Amino acid sequence: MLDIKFIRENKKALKKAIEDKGLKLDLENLLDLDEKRVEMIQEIEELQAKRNKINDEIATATDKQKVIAEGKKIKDKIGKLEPEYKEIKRQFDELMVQVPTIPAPDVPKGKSEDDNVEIDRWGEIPEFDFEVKNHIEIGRDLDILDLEKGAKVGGYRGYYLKNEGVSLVMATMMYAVNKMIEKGFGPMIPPTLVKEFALFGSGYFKGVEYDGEVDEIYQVATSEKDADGSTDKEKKFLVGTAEPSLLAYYADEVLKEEDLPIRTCGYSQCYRSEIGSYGKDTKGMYRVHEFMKVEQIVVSKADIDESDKLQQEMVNISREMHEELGLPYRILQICTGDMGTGKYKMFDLEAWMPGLDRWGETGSASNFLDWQARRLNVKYVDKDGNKKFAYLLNNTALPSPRIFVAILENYQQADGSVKIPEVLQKWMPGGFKEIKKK
RNA sequence: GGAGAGAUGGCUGAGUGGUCGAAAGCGGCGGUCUUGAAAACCGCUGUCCUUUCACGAGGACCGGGGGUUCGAAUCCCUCUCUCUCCGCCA
Repeated sequence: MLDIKFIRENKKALKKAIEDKGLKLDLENLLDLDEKRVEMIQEIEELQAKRNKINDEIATATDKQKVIAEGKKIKDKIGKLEPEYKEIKRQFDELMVQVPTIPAPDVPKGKSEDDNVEIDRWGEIPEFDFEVKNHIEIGRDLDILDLEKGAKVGGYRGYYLKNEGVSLVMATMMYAVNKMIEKGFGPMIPPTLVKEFALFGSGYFKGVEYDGEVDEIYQVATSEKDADGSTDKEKKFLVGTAEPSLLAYYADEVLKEEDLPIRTCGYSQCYRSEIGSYGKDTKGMYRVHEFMKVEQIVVSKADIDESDKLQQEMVNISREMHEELGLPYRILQICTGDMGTGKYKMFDLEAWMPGLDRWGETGSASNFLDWQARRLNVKYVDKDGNKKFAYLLNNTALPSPRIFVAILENYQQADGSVKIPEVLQKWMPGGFKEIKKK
């Protein structure tokens, strides 16, 4: 969400941003609604001012009946205007939340992921002198991953991790959390079952409300249903990442500039309906409905250069972890058409996955400027005592399934075993160094 | 799961239909006094929005939403959260 004043004054730049990001949003319609909205506010407030005056007079009035009759008239007038105002406000809000952040000047223009630009690469793509297996085969052969039973019990995209597979995944999570702590990020295990505002505020809903047809979030049915199946209880959702939970921690807060930037990280289970990706990555662990992940977020002061630096700082932590894990990676700068409405700048990190024979996304770092902070109402007081919306950023630390895929596929040996990256060995039971066939 | 109590400004807490944006105290800021400080005394001390070049004018907000009423912090409904007791339980 942006400031309506900013929208009024930056029509041209915003229209360009809407086009560059490939959004469908009629900005002129929004501005028309804004005009009408302000008109109606003025009309209603004028009536309210009259009403308030009458309320003050009534105690001393000689003819109380007359004053009351006058009050009734005003009430009727307001009553007629209000439904119209509410409807305009509703339409206005629905469009307001779709107004994008203007992308950074250095963001490549493009329509889809094909237009993302590789800006760096690390490590050698490994050569194998034996037939390379993918993680599905490796996992099955080593009895550490069972997709059949996963589908049987959990349904499509379900999986069981087993034996050393459990240890390996837990080790990556331990490694990631400890790395983040070492880098000064305060660790949290946040709620994964959250209220609507946390997801709306982070930008996970396209509109004002959850739309199951479009949004990739699971809504959880409450057990407190009325007889007809409806319920008045507040809606609850499962998060797809710790990001909304971590950001919403600061919702409605007024922070102090000297306390910024705030760096936190969260370990959580993540749930994704993958409603928009039917038929994509249908096999294996690459795209699943639930997984564990460590996520990093930063609350920054409202300064582009500072937030740019913080975004790079987070990307560098991701690089460091991939390098320590010995996973070849490349970094993509995401183009305008692939970066999401609220984002100012975005980088993806992709690890090489030899079994899949392609790069696979293992991290994504985004700077939203104040777009999320406005929705979540995260402010801070600057040194001059002015209140400002903070800038919010997030980045993956490590996503467990894709790192699992990358490790299995990069560290596979001719005899079918998989070596454990050295930095993870201390988290493995007994410090074992490889997963062998039984 | 059952029974009850509650949510008011930075904090404590008064207010149960009308000049209440809200008493009082604490805290904070400024001043008087003082060599300085403390104490005492005096004054100031919320957010958001509309409008105005500006001074200013106006509106909304007493956990969230809705309702009753000429008028709601106050009455009604509902949601959320907190507390107490009982029950059950990882």
